[in-house]
Amino acid sequence: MPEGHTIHRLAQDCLERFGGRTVRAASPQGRFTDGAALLDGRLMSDTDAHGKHLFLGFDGGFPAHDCDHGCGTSWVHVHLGLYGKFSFGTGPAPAPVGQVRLRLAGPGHYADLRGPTRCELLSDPEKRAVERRLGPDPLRDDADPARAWARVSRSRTTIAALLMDQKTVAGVGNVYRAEVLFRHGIDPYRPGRDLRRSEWDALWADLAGLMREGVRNNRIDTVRPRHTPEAMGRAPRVDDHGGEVYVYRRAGRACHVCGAAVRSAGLAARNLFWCPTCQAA
DNA sequence: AGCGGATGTACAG
DNA sequence: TGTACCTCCGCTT
Repeated sequence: MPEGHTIHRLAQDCLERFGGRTVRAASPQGRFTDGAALLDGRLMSDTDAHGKHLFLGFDGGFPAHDCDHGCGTSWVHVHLGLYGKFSFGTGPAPAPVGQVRLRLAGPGHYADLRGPTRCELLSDPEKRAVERRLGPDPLRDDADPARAWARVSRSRTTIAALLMDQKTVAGVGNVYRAEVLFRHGIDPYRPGRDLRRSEWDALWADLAGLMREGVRNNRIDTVRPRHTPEAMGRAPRVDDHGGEVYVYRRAGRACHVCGAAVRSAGLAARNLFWCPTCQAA
């Protein structure tokens, strides 16, 4: 499930459960044993999310690191990748099931992290270095969409590829990309520099709204009332990923708006979905 | 039971 | 551009 909305939701969920509390940490799987040992028994002071990167902050630095203060905050940097997952439980933590990279346990709650592409300990400056490599995140209040526009408007790369490029926009994944381009009737193959400023501003604003709703609901829904399947006289449909969408993973089926067959094609090692009529070149 | 694909990234060549 | 990573789940047998 991990696009940016999932990560921001996890930052909230972890802070609610563990923030301001002393936390036990372990790596039952054994692949984060050293990191977990350094965190074990420390206070979770803060959490942060930037694009698809999750940061869990613990009071105090850690030894043998190039943090010049020797104090401050230690961050667990988590990237879920394609199939990483957090699961939460209440009460005392039961024996771990399967491959648990990191287990956190506080009073009343525990969390298990499985299958992340990254789980590592970072100092404060190292965290900032990760964030510096990311473009603006529509879910962050400090995001500057003009920074993204500066890249988009200069690029011959397709808008579909640019939306997935985390240096350009942070947090957008394959579902939001397909859906937001559909909602704005934009041909995914248009080069970034062919977009008008007004089109970019509308895309950004829409992404921010959709992704905030995604954080609230913990799933991606993009179908708006004006275009609901109900309004089209069809049965409402929840897609396999758990949300209601127009085109994502609907190749060959009828577009909810015009009825044309939704198309799909590979683009930058991912499957792109779009309606050839609603998003004509 | 086994296969293949998935909301992602990084590295090799 | 391809492939590895590494976990789960739905689909096929």
